[in-house]
Order: sequence, then C-alpha cells, then structure tokens
Amino acid sequence: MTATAETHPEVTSTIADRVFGQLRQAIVEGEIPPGSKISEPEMASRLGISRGPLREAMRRLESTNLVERRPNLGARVITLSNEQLIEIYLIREALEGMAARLAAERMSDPGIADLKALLEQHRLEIARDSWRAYYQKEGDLDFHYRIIQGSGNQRLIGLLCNDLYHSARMYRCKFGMVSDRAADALREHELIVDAIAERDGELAESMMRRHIRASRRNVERRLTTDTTIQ
Amino acid sequence: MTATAETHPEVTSTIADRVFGQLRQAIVEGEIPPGSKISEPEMASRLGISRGPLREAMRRLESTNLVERRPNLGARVITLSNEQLIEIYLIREALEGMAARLAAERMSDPGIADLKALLEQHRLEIARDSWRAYYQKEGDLDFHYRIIQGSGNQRLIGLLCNDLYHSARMYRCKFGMVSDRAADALREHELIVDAIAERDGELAESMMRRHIRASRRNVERRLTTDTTIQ
DNA sequence: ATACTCTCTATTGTCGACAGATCGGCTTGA
DNA sequence: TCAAGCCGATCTGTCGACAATAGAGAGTAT
Repeated sequence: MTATAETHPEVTSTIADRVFGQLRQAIVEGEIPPGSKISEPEMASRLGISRGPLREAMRRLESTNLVERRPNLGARVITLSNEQLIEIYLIREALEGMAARLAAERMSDPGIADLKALLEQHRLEIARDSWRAYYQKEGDLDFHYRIIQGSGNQRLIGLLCNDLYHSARMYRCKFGMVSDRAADALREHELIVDAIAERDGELAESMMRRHIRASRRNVERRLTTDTTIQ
Repeated sequence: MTATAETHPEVTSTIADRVFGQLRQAIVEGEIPPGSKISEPEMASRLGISRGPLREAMRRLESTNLVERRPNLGARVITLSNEQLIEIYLIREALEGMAARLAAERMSDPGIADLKALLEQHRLEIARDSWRAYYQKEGDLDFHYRIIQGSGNQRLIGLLCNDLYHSARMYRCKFGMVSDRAADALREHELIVDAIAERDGELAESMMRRHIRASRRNVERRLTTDTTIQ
C-alpha cells in the first residue's frame, strides 16, 4: 500500500493529510477489504508513523463514510450493502442532475467544446473495441467529472468528488462491475452534451437524471437476478 | 460555550466526539465568530482538555466544511459568503426534492398523519400570531426534517442533517433572517404534504423544489437589495 | 525614511507513554 | 460437560513533551 499510494507524488506537508489519501485509496481499491478492522498500532507501525496523525486521518475517513468507528472498539472499513449502493445512486441522480443544469447555464464555451471532443474520442474507442469496457468506465468517470466541475458549485463539486464518488468506486472495485451498456451510455451522454450546448438547463438535468436512473436500474437488475452477487 | 452546549445531555464516551458537538454548536450559533482563528492551546485549555482530542474534533469540523485548515497555519471558522449560501440552497433543492419523492413512496401512513398534524399546528400558530416568525422558522425546520427522515435514505439523511443544515443554520444565526413569507411557506408545505399523502413522488419532488427555490429567490432578493447585508 | 534581515517567540505537527476498557482464554464450580 | 466468573493481554483514549515552521519585532544598511 505504501508504494501504490505514491502515484501522486504531491508533497503534502502534513502526515495526517498524506495518510488520509493513502488510506482512502487503499480502501476504495479494496486493498483493505470491507469490514476489516483497522488496528491503530499495527497500521501506524506499517506506515511508519505515530498514532496521532493516524487517528486524525481516521476521523476524516469516518466523516467521509469510508470507515465506521465505535468508541473503545476501533474502526472498521464499512461493509457495502446493496441498499447503500442504491442510496448513492439516488443521491447522484439528484446532485448530478443539478450539476448538469448548472453546467448548461454556466459552463464556458471552450469547456463545452472540450466535452464534445471527449465524447467524440469515446465514440471512436467504443467503435474500435467495444469489449474494452474498462476504458469506457474511466471515460464515463471523466465525463461526469467534467460536468460536475462545470457546475461551478464548489460545495456540490466537493460532495460528489470527495465523498460520493469514492464510495461508488469502492463498490466498483469490490464487484468487478463491467458496464454492458457502454453504447447506451454513450448515447445518453450525447443527449446530455447536446442539452448543455443548447444552454437548456432543464433538459440537461432531465437527461442526466435519466442517465443515472438507467444506470441504477441496470445495477438493480443485476443485484436481484445475478446470484453471484448477494 | 461549555454551558450552552450541554443542552443535549447525552453522555458521549469520548472527549473528541463531545467536543466536536460543542464546537459545532458554538460555531453555527455564532458564538465563535466566522473567520476567527481557533488556537489549539487556547481552546484546549478553555475546554479543559488536551490538544489530541481537540485536533480530532477539528478534523471532523474540517470535513463538515465548518472550519478551514491550512497546514502550519491553524484553523479558522469559515467565512460565509453570499455565494456559498446560494450554493447550499441549490444543493438543498436537489437533495430535498429527492427526499420528498422518496418520502411519498416510502413514508408510513402514521408518519404522514403526523406530518399533517404538524402542519395543522403551524396553521394555527401563524393565524394566532403571524409576527412570531421564530416559531415558524423552528417549525419549518421540523417540517423539513420529518420529510428528510421519511425518505429512509440514510446517506441522504446524514448529508442533509449532519452537514448542510448546520451550514445553513450558521447563516441564519449570522444574519438574523426572519422569514417574511411564513404564510406562503405554509401553503407550499401543504402542497408538498398533499402530494406525499397521494403517494405522488413526482409531484412531491416538484413541489419541494419549487418551495426551496422560492426560499432561495427570497434570500437572493434580500442579498441584492438590502444594503445592511453585504 | 524605508526596506531588508536576523532573531526570537508562539503555534502547529509529531511522538512516546500512561490510564481505562474490551476481548479472549483459563479456572472453578455445579 | 457446561456455564459462570476471573484474569491477563491488547487496544483505544488521553495526556504531556519535543521538533519544526510561520510570524512579529527589533535592528541595520542604503
């Protein structure tokens, strides 16, 4: 973990901040499995730090709903229930819908052009090798991030990028969910970008919500039918 | 502060948790003014605790967007800009809209009956003494809380009740914003409850969003015209 | 008079150590 | 044989102390 987390070579001045990022990455990538207890002495010695900064990092992880902490009992990585995943999808539907509306109203013209270029790139990738759902997934993430950023609402950006998306990514890493609806998603993305390009906030919100709702229903269908998960 | 914060006599086993609640209340009520620096040694000695638990509490306050912390420079209570207030209203519009939709789908019949009773009580209060906007404000909060709880979405409940509403309350305590639209708000509340009672999630969401949007526009109007604020 | 530098102080970041609590295993009794 | 209680080990919560950094202030040179 100490090695893989160093992909971002940003020199964070304080240990607690750096360890927070390390642990968050290790948790969402499943390196620290869900439900497992995080022992303070063990983790501190493994990271080569003291318990002080570690506890501060754990508090932040607790606030971002990645670990559960019970007094005098220690902290455990949260266990992901299917219900919690659905909850996140519903919140994303509301928040990213609003983000799309705001992006349609406030995004810069060059930003919209970049969005269109990104979409064109995705279109080519999918046409070239549709089996490679991984790139599409990363691209999907990139697409959503840009629209969220385009909303210009700092609080909204923080909520989605710092909290919800890490939880969602944790899920994706647990069950290796490959998207079987890349083509559909791309079409929906196009509708969203068209609405944004026309500065139609109402339509952009509606299309984004429909997109996320479709994604949620796809997951729900899998969770209920697929017996491997459950 | 140490005295006023003890209104909730819940015995929290750990100091850091208790201090977190104390500081949060002191901040949102304006007892620790926005923008003021929180010195760790001073605050720790004032609370009669060590710096360790205080720092853990500060980390949680940082995660809930109530204090800003810069490495090696200390923590300050966030300064409330008008733009940030508008941001919160927009997020509330999205999230509480979704909450109303879910409440319409999932709230229990007794819960809906309670909601109606609460509304009836508000109607009487407003008819009796319309000048007392304070009670209406508290009632408004109570009304919104019940619908949020009625959504049954734990993550949504936590986001709104633990994060956003404290930020919003901080604003309300800074500018003593009395609602001059109690009657309008009550009518809007009635429409929302009617939609929930009819189990019409679509309508409930629409009405809730319209309600919060009206509230936001009322605030925007004040912020732009009223010169005392600015 | 102003700007620059150096020093000193106070605060933050970090660490090791102690007290209280929880959990597992062991003993003892019926 | 099984259940209840006791005891030790480990961990969490808390504290005081040390190192490093930022800021203020005095002093000096131009």
